[in-house]
Amino acid sequence: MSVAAIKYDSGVSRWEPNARGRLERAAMDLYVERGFEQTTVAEIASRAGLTERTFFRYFSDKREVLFYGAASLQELLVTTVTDAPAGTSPISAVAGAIEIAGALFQERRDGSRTRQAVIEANAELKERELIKLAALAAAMAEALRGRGVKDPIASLAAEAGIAVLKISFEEWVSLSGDDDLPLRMRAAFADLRAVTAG
Amino acid sequence: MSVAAIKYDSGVSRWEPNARGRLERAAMDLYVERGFEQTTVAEIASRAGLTERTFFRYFSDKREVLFYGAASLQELLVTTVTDAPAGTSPISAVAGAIEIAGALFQERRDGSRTRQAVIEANAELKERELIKLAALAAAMAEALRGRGVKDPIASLAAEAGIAVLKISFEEWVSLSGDDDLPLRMRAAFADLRAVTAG
DNA sequence: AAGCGCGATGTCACTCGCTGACATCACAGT
DNA sequence: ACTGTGATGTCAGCGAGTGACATCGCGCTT
Repeated sequence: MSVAAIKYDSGVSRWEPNARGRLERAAMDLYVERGFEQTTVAEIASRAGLTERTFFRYFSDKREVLFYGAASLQELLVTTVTDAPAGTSPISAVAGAIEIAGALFQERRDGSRTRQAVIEANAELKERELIKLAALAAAMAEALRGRGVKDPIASLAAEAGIAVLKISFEEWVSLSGDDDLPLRMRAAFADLRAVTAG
Repeated sequence: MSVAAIKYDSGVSRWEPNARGRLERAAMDLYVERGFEQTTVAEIASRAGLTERTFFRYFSDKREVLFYGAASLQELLVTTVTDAPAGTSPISAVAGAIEIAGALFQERRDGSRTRQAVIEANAELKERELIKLAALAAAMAEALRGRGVKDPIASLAAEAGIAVLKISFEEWVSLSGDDDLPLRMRAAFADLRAVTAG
């Protein structure tokens, strides 16, 4: 039971609130402090005042805790693509979505960077990140199809967008200054056009 | 000890030869028969006449057995990019490499398809595949840099190539006929040019 | 106000992937 | 014959992840 169940004389409810948030935070802290592999789920749970079993009720596995935000990002991308003005070309719709995502990352600059450092340091986490990116691409492709774009155009546009996101984000993360990510993405789309024209 | 150590009166050596190959085959068979998750490493090893411990001496994990060929594929792509005639554009060098890879898959059409069916059926395997593809992209980008191509051009060209590979391969696999994969890839590169121009 | 169902959490036992340490033993070279 | 080596086996153990069942405040019903 322990910390999470501390009861005050006043009418505090049975459990300390925000179990998921506590787990997320404990995990991030430990992953940063000692690395992903060197952290056990039991340690995370204990730091959050919960048990291992409860951790797995909130997160399907030890990696997922770092990717909890991916769902809302995907939703954002899909909505942006879907809501692009009629007549917008597939690549422009995708580019718009990707640049908005870029702005989001930029708002949480420090968070994005430490998070990325944790991921880069571990192969399992890189795998998980790649499948999340692939899911984003698939979702955007689906959104394009919803706009009447045929395959393979839809898939290609979506994958191109994700490639730009990946590459721009990597560069941006490695920079120490406060480089503008959406701008960098816009430039990358232009570069991509030039590259494919080669 | 068991099957692997059968000794014939003639001077056969201590161990049945080709342990790695036997493990690979046993694993593939079981993954196809019963699925990846439903197969334990102990079963694979036992079918190959070896022990679990030995499996892990040949393959770093249960998934890797399906991706053993990735190293030589990567080598092929890198060599092809590197050896492209001077003056070849980055995207053309990449396209050449990707189409050669496509020809390779086509040679082993049935094998490619059953293998892909196994991978598609399991999320962990998809993750592993994605990281292998990312490694291919990184290697091609590096090869381009070796030709004097600067980033982000090199990375973008490489990622574009992998996107084409992924999408074309997916379509090709889903087709029942004997569609020409390299040709489909060439078309996808053309589509990509049109898409990015949008 | 007593009773009751529910939901969040805990406890326990278990499987399986994976690893380190050490043993075995045919074969090759001396 | 002697010995070193490489491929394999044996064993013990950790940690991720899961299923089944127990606990117990809270809030609704009556």
